[in-house]
Amino acid sequence: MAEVTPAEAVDDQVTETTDLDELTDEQRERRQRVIDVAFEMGAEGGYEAVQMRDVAATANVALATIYRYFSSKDHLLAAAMTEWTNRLQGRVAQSPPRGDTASDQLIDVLQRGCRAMERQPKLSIALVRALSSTDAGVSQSGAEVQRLIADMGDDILAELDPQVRADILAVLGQVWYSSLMAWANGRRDFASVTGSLERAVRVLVEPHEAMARADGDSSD
Amino acid sequence: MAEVTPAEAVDDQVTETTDLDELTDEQRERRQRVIDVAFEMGAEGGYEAVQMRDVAATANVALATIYRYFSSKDHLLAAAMTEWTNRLQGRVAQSPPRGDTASDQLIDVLQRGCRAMERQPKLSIALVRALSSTDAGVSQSGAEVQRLIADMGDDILAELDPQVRADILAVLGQVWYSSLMAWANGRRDFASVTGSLERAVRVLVEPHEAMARADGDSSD
DNA sequence: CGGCTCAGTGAAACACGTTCTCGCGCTGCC
DNA sequence: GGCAGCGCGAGAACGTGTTTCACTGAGCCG
Repeated sequence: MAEVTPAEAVDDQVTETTDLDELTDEQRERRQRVIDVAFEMGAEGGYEAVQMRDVAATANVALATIYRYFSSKDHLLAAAMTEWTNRLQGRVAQSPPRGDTASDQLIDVLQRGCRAMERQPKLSIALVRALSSTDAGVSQSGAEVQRLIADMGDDILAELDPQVRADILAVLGQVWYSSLMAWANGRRDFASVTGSLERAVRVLVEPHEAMARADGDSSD
Repeated sequence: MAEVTPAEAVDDQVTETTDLDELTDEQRERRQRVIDVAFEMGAEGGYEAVQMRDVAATANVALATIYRYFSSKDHLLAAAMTEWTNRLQGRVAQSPPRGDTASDQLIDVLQRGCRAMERQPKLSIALVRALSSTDAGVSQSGAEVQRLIADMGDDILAELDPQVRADILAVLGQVWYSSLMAWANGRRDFASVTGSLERAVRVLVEPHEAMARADGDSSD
């Protein structure tokens, strides 16, 4: 949610009033309108269909105004992704993960995330592709997605040593990222993504589960 | 090495004479000149510095000629990456990996690869970034890099079950890819890349090593 | 009220990847 | 030798992300 707003907060230092909260209602609404339009265009036609001139026109703002709020097209799409991700997290967090073992639960969570993207392929591809830009504003969104995985995974892997857990989740996040990227770039189909996530979880988690069981409590 | 050449072999079917071998000497040389120029420009100024007009001018070919050999700027850079990767593989394969355990050896190999990239940061970033394009021609190069990891890893992990080994190497490849991507996009520094590779190897390989030792031969 | 600041606007300009047009020279075929 | 095909060079043209610029209107301060 934290988000720079007027200009880029990166090269030009900003007082400290850069949060969304510091915006006029009208400004917030304008910004939201832009995101919504980008979102919708992306959902319909994918990355190329989100053209800045069109977004500006449809959202009833000037082109330059978009660039006041977002440092690039990719930043804009990343912002859209952030929102979407948050909504997704809410929905996924509602129903507890299915499965007996930690691996199964992790796989369930990841696959639910995947299915959500599969339902909006054009949009997902557009958003994922935006993540691969060098734009600084994009990093935040990427971090947010990574955090989402980590949050859910932490609970599921609560048994494991925190360091190991963090490493596993980091690796999973990277597998997730690169699989999606390969999918978004047309190098893999969706089944391959979920398959590779599942195999990654098994090869990563199961040995540690086994060791934790054998090592720690041998009760049960 | 297999490489489509005149036009795109992808949307338009080509008789079957699409290999490099089927080219005139002059053509092969022209193509190589283009790659070399791109390589050099990338080494000096990174991705943005590789501008198609400049490449054409410096390589003494017409702009359209480049597009006869490469479907896009990214494809060109990917071709450069393929060459570089092959040279690297040769060098890395010469000296055997250092380390007693499989993990250590894997880490050694990966870190040697990383150091090579670190020595040419601009170029590496340019090449890695090209890998994230949607261009179809790029896939080959990506696969080639993945194969490089798999080749070296297969020997090192020879003890493990082939399926597990393949899964581990696939995961490692993805960690490698996404770490490099994050680095190339300015979201991580180099230490973070090597660190995350090392942790990934440990968390992935060590449990399986331990199990293989305990499970299979308990000699030694 | 008068002027300042500054977000916003519209339009044009710019940059760069990609494609198109045209003509030339070469090679192979009759 | 003439003709067809075509790889190529030269450069213009196109598309789209990004930047620039002159202008306007609204809030704000004296």
